[in-house]
Amino acid sequence: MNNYTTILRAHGLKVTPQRLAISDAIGTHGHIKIEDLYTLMLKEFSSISLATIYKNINVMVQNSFIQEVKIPHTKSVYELTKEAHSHLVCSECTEVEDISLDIYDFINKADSQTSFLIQKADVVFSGICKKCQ
Amino acid sequence: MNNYTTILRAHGLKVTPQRLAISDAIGTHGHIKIEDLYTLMLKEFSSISLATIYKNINVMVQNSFIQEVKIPHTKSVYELTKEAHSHLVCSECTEVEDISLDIYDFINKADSQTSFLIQKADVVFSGICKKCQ
DNA sequence: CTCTGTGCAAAGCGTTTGCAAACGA
DNA sequence: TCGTTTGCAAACGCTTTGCACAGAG
Repeated sequence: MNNYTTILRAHGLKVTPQRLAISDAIGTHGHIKIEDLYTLMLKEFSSISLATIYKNINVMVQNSFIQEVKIPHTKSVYELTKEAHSHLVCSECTEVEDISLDIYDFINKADSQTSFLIQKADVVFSGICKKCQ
Repeated sequence: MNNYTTILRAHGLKVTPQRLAISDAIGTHGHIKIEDLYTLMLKEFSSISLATIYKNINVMVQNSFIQEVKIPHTKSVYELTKEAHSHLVCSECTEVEDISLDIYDFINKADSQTSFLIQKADVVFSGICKKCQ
């Protein structure tokens, strides 16, 4: 019984080889674009359809198994849902990394400055990654 | 001589009635989606083309006259370029508001935790706006 | 056995492109 | 006048849909 079998079921998703492979690819890569995911999947399932990728990404997002990360000037990437965290993106190579930062103070500061009831903050830091420096 | 005539020229953009109207709409609304901008423009130029909207939005973004703001779970909005600031979005009505927060400490903290050279942070707070509470 | 997921082909939708005419400087 | 912008129509790319068959539970 694979790693993701239980998690998929816990999210109300039937377990199929395609879903296991998609989960594994996202888990392994951390952050992945649709087109890269498709390329990866083709190596494992030579006749997998892009429609299957999209249908699964959509249902997985709906069931909170994965999440979309919107990034300035680039395509969205998908990641497994995990504890709240922020993102770093390299403006050269568009590589994405996670970063754990305490943002409660930040959210409170924002909350005290507006009439909105603030629930969360999506933060994307842009910079140059080690490799590209 | 309209408000935006000078600013458009300063950004190297020829002044046309369509560009003035687009600038004015973005300035007045603060944040606007392409489709809403098109609807607004149609009232003023009954035969304006969506292609004109897109061409202008693209050249205006390239020349840093305006900026795209990517927002989780919704379509992007465009705003006039101004001093760095963060955004609030209402998860009910998707209304977008600006908020000025000092993020230097935040950026420094992030910078010290990673090997990236961090240059900026795009922050989108999500919550419930006054009207929707 | 029943319901859901898959793959394929077609449709859909937002965005871009090419072109001739109109316009800005 | 010359180069740019506009509007239109066609093309494009990404995403979704409908359907028949295969597979999960």
